[in-house]
Amino acid sequence: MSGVVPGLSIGEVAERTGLSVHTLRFYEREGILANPVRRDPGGRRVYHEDDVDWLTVCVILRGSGMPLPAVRRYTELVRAGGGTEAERLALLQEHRGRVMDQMDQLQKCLDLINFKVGVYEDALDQLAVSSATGTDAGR
Amino acid sequence: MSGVVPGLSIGEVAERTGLSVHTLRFYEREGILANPVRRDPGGRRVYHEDDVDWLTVCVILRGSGMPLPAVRRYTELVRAGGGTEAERLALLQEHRGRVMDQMDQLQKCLDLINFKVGVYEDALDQLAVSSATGTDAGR
DNA sequence: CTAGGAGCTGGAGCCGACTCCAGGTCAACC
DNA sequence: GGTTGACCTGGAGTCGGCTCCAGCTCCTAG
Repeated sequence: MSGVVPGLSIGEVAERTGLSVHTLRFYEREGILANPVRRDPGGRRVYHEDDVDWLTVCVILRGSGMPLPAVRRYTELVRAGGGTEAERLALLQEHRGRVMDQMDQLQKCLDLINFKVGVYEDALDQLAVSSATGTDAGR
Repeated sequence: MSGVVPGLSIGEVAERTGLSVHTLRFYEREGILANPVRRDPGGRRVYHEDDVDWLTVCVILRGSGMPLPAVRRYTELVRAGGGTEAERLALLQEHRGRVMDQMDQLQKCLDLINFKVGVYEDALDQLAVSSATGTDAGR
């Protein structure tokens, strides 16, 4: 009594995870769901909070560039339960490496951009000044 | 006298930039070169140090997820020369936003991974300990 | 009872960014 | 002068990751 968990429609899950319904069905086909989706009597998917939680993790992993096959593999291991911790750990550590590489790359890019932004800002200031002093007045 | 700049083949440029020769030709078609590539009498591309420098910048921008059309636009502005600084600045600032968003995302992912790695390491330690004490001996 | 909206399926389509192919040219060395 | 090996071209193919389509079934509200 009162312990009846509601169950979520695909549309609600889409809204909560930020994925489209298309993508949710696609992920399901791809095996990116910790447990099989149940269906209501009409054949519609019924999701639960755990699914949303898991998908949220997947969104984060995908957002950091983990390829779908890796996400699938990780999902399989989680589904398989105990005894797979070592491989899960390895998978995550490998991805951590990729993430850190990306951060380095982004940092390098940020440095470049900041440098160039400085250059352009100076150039524009210069223009503003010279036109104000008449050095280059009216062109 | 000694000021004769050698000129680089597409293969050499590929090696220096880390791009493939395919990609170099592709980028050229896409208008991602600050100045038009010259050709030797045999019709082969002759690159110079500036080209390598520019391509290096492009590699960094692409590596941080700037879409090719944006790189092309930036290239066009550089080619057009003076008077385009404001737009170049805008382009770079927009991209800086994207880069910073990505870093946030990666950081979130890193936090998640670090948390989970911790969990799995503990789980594995636990296994090691219990098997050593015989709590779960032989399995 | 009917109109609308959300869901269902299998399969096709799309997009960005390469990547490769076939068939040919050219320069250099043996 | 023949054989490599790097280069050339236009166009086709690939890959990852969605995204959409057609044609159907439900459920609910009016």
